Amino acid sequence: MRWEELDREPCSLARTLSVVGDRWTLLVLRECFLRIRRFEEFEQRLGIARHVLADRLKKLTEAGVLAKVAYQERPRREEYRLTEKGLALYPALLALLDWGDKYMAGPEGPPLLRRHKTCGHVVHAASVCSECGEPLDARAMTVEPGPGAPANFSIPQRPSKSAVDK
Amino acid sequence: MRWEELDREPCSLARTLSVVGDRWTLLVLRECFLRIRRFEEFEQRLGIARHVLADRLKKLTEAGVLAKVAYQERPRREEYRLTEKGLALYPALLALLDWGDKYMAGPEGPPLLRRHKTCGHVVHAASVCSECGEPLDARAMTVEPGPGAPANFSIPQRPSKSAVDK
DNA sequence: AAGAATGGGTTCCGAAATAGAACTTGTCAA
DNA sequence: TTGACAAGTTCTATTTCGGAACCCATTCTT
Repeated sequence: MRWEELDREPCSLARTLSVVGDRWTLLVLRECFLRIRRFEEFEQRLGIARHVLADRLKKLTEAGVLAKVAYQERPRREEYRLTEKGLALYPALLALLDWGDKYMAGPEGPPLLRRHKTCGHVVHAASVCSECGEPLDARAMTVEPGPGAPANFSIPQRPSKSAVDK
Repeated sequence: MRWEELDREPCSLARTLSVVGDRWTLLVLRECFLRIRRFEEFEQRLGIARHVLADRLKKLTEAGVLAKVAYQERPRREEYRLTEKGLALYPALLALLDWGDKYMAGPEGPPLLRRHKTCGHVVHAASVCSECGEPLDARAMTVEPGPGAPANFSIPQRPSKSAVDK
């Protein structure tokens, strides 16, 4: 499977990855959420090759995740801003980040904290069920075909045993 | 920046990406959460090159996300199972998936639905503040250095005017 | 006993993506 | 006239990937 085919897979994760499924793209988005907006800033902060950065910004813009906004004319200069579609990726970024805080931080703890303006606390993201509000656990979920499922969609239904504890 | 350097970045997102930050790895994990466990099954369902699959399974195992478990002796056969650390990635996968359901699904709707055994409803993940329980929004968050922050850690606070050093 | 099948890989090659550096373009200021 | 700045584009060398073939220990089929 190639990158170009990914967005046609009958899987929302695959389709998401066709937009943000590479290392640099996610790091560019991290910077966007830190309010970084300009080409040179991305380049300096990330240490990314310029043409790779140009490519990722172009793709994210085409995907509607970022929008180019002129911040001056003559010479025309443009910066990249998150759209609503881009801002909607925040929970995903935060979930990855929280996992890193928990499993990849050194003994000192995480390098960056987030404070919720609304309640004033240092927070992390909690992933809860949209219906009952309970924290979500992979073992409490089953899957079934949705309206966009192809005709012969196979969903493996195997006996599920608990995972091995590390 | 190379892959090998990513896990030493002072950023939990970068460190997470050093483990799961590539397309195939996330798709392998998708299959794991669908209870796929064996080499041949991963290969057939994903259409991934075998040596790439072998490499990703090895790296995920070394990272403690998967564990190799023998399911028969003579001949010895092993399968890959999510550890607790791996299961903890579920909210992140689900957040990416929900974004895809919302922004990348065709007019028919998403191909796969998830049902919460606990409450019986078809659900999606909601990302809420761990302290006040309100839904999280990127614009309601500020960042500040955490205990693991390096000495001269620069955090851009305002919309960028001039270059912000790293 | 010979040959095929099974599961889980490894090896090889050409194609594609990446890193790093140099070059381009439009504009203004010294 | 030269230089600086921002935002790219182009070049080459290296790395990774896709696809196919091959390997190997064991068990099944005939």
